[in-house]
Amino acid sequence: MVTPKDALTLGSQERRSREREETRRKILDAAREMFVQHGYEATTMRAIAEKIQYTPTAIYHHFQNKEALLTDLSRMDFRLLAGAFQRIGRIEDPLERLVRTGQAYVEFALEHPMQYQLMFMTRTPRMEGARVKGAGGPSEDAYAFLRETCRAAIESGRLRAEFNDPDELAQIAWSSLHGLMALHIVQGDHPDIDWRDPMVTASRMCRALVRGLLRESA
Amino acid sequence: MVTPKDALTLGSQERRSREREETRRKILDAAREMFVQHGYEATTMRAIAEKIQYTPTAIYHHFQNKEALLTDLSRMDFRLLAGAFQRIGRIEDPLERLVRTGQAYVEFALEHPMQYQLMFMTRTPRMEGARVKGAGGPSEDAYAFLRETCRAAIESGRLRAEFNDPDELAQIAWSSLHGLMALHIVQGDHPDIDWRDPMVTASRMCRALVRGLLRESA
DNA sequence: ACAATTCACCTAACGGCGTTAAGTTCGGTA
DNA sequence: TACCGAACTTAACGCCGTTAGGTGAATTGT
Repeated sequence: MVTPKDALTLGSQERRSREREETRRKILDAAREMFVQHGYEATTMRAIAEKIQYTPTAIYHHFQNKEALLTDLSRMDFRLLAGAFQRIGRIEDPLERLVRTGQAYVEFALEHPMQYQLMFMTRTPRMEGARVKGAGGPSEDAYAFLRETCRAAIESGRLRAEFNDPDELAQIAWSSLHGLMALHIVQGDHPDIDWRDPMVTASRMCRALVRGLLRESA
Repeated sequence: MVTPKDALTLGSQERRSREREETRRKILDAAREMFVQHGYEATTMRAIAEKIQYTPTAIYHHFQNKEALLTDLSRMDFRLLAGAFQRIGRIEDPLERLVRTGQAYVEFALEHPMQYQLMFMTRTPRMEGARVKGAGGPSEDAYAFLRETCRAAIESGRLRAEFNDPDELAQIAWSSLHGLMALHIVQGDHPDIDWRDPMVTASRMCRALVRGLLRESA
């Protein structure tokens, strides 16, 4: 039975936890914006705190340290990417699914270059408790999704015999696209390199790669 | 005419400049070792100085700042890589040369992963005076070398018509290998990914890519 | 009703960073 | 012998991430 007092108590507890959650979100939002704009190293805890009108120490009541901000944001980004992949997961033909996955990957990287950098281009000390993989199976693990698609592609029998290892194939596919995005992010403004449009280059590279994977008979 | 006094003067000047050069080299050696071992950010000027038994400020008499150490080291590494490429430059067949260049690139990355990281995986503010390209033409500029090989491959007429842009082709080739090396360096210890031997993966990827680039008739 | 407790947040500070201003030392020059 | 320049040092500045130790208001227990 819920007495008025109980209701009040529960209500205030709920309010406190809601306020706490909101502060937490404010910190994450500010951190995300500044990480994306100026990079992780160049963003200071003091600057994040000032942006949301708290003292730097307040952040430490919600996150263990600066790196925890980054891993939290990364986890959200991984979910975003996994979501995009999941929407593609319905496509039946594994080879078409593979290509479309690559396309979604490139789009993600182009739309969120800084997030991409945090996710795939910085050595993050492996998070102790929460492994990315565990939570929700392949639908939440982008690599597992890619690997599964590669496995299906191999099983379809349309690939050359030498490409019979899902992991190797996944790593080939991932690497080629990652390389393009990583170089664009880091060296995109290099004066000595005439960069071509990455979306076009990616699709052309994809085409060549897939053709090279297929049996002659196909 | 060289009097004894002149000889002495020139000798002492020479000695001074030699000693200066040696101190400079000692600083660079220490910096290289620590950058390679612990990474750029984790290496402090104080630690570098202590290693060679100088005070931190001494370094600033030889280099403008910490970043200048890195760009100097990077320039040496680029020369090393360009040297490896030059030895391959003699191979006549442009397609074979392309594949061998890729192999040399992968070997370089595997042998000097940290240098590789400094060269291709960190956004270095473009060095103001000394552009990498200028010094010595294609023989010293790795990208120019790759581009030239791609141009020759296109001109050989053995590639599909859609691959007619040396820059795009160079970027495809570079990206695919860079992606593999970059992922290995940054995510090589990821517990959820069964990494395959990068040398094998690279060569298999290369084979697929080249086959996809070639005309059917070939 | 009022004391006790909790907890979000703050003030002040620590040790370490890259970097710099202002010497000091010393061989070479005149 | 007096001077100069250059290599190097001492001491410090203003940052950084992080922490110890409050403060004060809201919640809880009696």
